[in-house]
Amino acid sequence: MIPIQRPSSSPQNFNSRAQQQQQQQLHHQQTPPARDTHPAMIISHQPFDAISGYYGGSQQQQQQQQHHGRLANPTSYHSHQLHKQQIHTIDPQLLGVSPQQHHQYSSQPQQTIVKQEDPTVGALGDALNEAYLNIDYDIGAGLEMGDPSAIMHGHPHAGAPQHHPHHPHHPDPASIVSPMSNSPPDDLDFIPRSSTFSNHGSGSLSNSMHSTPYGTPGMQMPAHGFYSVSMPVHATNGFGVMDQSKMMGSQPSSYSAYGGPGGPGGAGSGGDLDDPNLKPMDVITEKRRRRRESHNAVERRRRDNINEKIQELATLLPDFLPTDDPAASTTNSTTGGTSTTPTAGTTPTSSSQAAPSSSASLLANRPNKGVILRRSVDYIRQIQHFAMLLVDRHHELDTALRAVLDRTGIPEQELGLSQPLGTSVEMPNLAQVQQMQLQMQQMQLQQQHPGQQMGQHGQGHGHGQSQGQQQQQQQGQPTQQHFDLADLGLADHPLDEYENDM
Amino acid sequence: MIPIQRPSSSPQNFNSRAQQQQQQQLHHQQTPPARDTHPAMIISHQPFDAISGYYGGSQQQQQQQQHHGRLANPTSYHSHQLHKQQIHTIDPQLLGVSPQQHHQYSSQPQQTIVKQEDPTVGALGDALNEAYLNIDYDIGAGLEMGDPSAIMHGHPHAGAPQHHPHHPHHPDPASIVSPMSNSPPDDLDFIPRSSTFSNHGSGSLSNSMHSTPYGTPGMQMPAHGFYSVSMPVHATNGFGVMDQSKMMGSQPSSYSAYGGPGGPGGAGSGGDLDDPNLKPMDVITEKRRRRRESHNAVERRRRDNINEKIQELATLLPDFLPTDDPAASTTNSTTGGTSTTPTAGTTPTSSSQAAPSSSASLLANRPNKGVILRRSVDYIRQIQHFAMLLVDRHHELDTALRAVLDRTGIPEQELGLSQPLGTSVEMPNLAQVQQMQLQMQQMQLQQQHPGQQMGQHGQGHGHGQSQGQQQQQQQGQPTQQHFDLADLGLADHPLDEYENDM
DNA sequence: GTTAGCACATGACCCT
DNA sequence: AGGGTCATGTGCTAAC
Repeated sequence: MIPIQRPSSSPQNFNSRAQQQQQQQLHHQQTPPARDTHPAMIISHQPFDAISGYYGGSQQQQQQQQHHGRLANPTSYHSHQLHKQQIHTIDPQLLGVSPQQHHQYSSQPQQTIVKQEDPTVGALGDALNEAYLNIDYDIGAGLEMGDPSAIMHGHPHAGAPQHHPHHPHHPDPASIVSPMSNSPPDDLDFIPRSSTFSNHGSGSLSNSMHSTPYGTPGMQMPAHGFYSVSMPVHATNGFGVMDQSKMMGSQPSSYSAYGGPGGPGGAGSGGDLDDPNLKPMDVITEKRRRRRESHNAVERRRRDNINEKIQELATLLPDFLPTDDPAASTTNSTTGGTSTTPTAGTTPTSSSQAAPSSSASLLANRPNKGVILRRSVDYIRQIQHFAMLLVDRHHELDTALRAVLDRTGIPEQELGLSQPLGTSVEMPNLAQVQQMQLQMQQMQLQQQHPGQQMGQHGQGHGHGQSQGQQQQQQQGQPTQQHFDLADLGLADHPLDEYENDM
Repeated sequence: MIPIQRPSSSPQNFNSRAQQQQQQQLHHQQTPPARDTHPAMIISHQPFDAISGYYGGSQQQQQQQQHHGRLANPTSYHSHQLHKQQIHTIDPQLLGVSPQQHHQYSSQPQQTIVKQEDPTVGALGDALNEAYLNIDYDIGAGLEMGDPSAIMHGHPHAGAPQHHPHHPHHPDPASIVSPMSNSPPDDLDFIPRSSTFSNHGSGSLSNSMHSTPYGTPGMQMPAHGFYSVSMPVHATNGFGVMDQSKMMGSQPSSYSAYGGPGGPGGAGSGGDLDDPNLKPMDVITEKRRRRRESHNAVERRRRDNINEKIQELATLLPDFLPTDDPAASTTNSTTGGTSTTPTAGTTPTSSSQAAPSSSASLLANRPNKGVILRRSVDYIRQIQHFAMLLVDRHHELDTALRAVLDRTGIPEQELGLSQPLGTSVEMPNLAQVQQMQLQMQQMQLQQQHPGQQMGQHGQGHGHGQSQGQQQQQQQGQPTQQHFDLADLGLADHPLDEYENDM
């Protein structure tokens, strides 16, 4: 009802703080509509929910907040813009949809689809080491079930969005909030993301997390939920929506701006813009304003997209884990991080930092962009290295085995290998990975409640079966198979999509 | 000497456009002081020069520009700020140093060290597939030396930074370049970054780059050079400096702001700030201004850091390559990218996009942040998946081999394995990877000119020797070895450094 | 014209 | 206060 100021397509703010803000607001407001109240539920699932929990809190999903919307003190230009901007990105209609999250994964245009991971990948970390330990193939199974709470390292409020500790601080957002978040109670459990993945659905997944505490980096979806949430919005226009609550109603003029003033805006473009009662001069002004708004929308979309990606990256990193027991592992990598000096690795100097002083750090786990990126860089290097080692070892074993077979005369068939000796494991194509993940996902969905065991186990975890099947399955599409560089990933998406992707 | 206005710690703008701005501006101004005029020099080196070349143009390195400094049309707040901002981040002294790049890698505090990759890692991609083909161990060698064009999909200009195809478009860069970059001619080749790595130094490095066109994602340093360059600035304070061209003279007051008004700013903090001749009221104003400036500096630093990381990510991705021969590989992954629909992979619909129409795309290869991030996400998923497959296969082979040995009674020793059967390959610690990379790097440096062959070959490429050595070498520090989760990388840097890293 | 990219400055907020 | 992070809006620039 209230003319909320700024819908701000870019959803929730990036990190917990943002959330806090939101939450606080909500909190203060009392969040009249009342959320679902099943915070735990949500969170628990996704592998990385844990993470997200860290980041901010569970709730998030819906809020979106606009930050500016209710700026405390709109100084400079901010103030004037307030009324102007409004909707920006989304078209009003969608609002009702509670566009919110869906996890916004679909950075791409309309599709909305894809993107989520599959446990397989996530499990990698664990798989890697564990493979030998014993679990290996059943990793997936183990994961499934556990109790979410147990898993997370604890941070209590992860699951419960509502009471959020963070000190409220601002006035009472209440007035503001209610409208924006999601007026209708239904929204509460924020609809699962747009398409496929809905692992967070009930709670089954969360368990999986548990078993493989930090092991399951693979699952990505979750994080977004809270953290960066933004909203791809992107091309379609459909997306951004989200926080319907926003509000609307406020000034009519600005709205259409986003949709696409000039071009293919689709629905809203023309809107009630410049015609009504403008002075001649105003026209020009009007134009400017429109342009500006449009640009803002675009810019916001871009930003959101970037943030989303960063968040997604965080999701893939094994690093971000609850870390309840601080002392343990940490040690070296702490301060150094990516660019530190080489010595950093060896010297455990900053161990103390790990579990930073007060409780603050504990709760404040949510990594900031810089950290995420840094970690991503490190992780990629690490895993590249790791893969290299594996390739070498693989080659070594392959060769040795071949030699032994030759020497003993034992036929290769007797080994029952999923792939003949001499076969190289190739870097899967992106498409392959995606598809696989998709499959995984779907399987999970289907089997979701049935129980934990069967769910991911047999085929579920995917990689359980050795590469044989998977590989072969996917290979169909890409065209090239085993040995070419293209598969390396290098050739994969070489030059295209500089522009189109976003 | 000149009071330069805005050093803008964050170096060159992210992409070419930014540069263009700078250039243009300068151009317009005529950049009286006259720049160095040796734009080409600088650019050529770095591994990613190619990329950077893409990004924007070669010159860059030195310019830095301030963007705002001489804003075309300082509308709203911009205008007033112009005179205020000025220095911000850096202290004047450093200017002379040509703080510029150094690649700013050291996101961390002073250290400045580390961070670059080693070919090993970079080669991974190739290694992966190629391993079996035949090269396998000598992959490194193959990559290193070979003619880049052969391997890569072609893209010719990768190696040659100088002439940069990018359509000039702007006025003539030459004029612009000189002044800002580094007044003294010497600076031209911008001093190597603070410490260790100095690949861009003269040009030697460039060659290496050249040989391994895109194959060497590993080398990171380079990219920064142009692209995001920003400048960590960070703790030390030293860095940011950059574009002196700015201009000058304007108000003295603002300068000190950045260094660190309050705290441990080091050199400049106190500066010529508020005392001189201010009205009582002004004081308060002054204070505000200072804070603002300080804040701006901080913010810029943050931004730069993030950009740097993103750039670094790009460096690690196999995707970004010159791509001269567009048609070739591309196909599927093009549009789809990360979040596209699953179908994307299969449907080569957008193949045309790959080598986008006109020359623009060709030259415009420089990926934008969104793309980089998206690709990073994809790549991580891909490689995680890949690693998983490898682990599985490894396990399979290991088991099979063990079975065969048991059956035949052949002693394991006869195989001459670098590691006993049953040994798992673990995810290297970050520290390990870093250290290894460092070693690699050093070796390369030493052997640099000798020739290509020897350079990386023997030990150079690192992974050539099988994992045996490497693994063992590094293991010393971390403490835990083979089977624990920690090594997974997951446990690696668990909770610490949320705050400290930046 | 439109859409997009980037850097920037700024205000809000957080944590010392 | 001071440093930090974030989101936002803005101007500038290039590509369609």
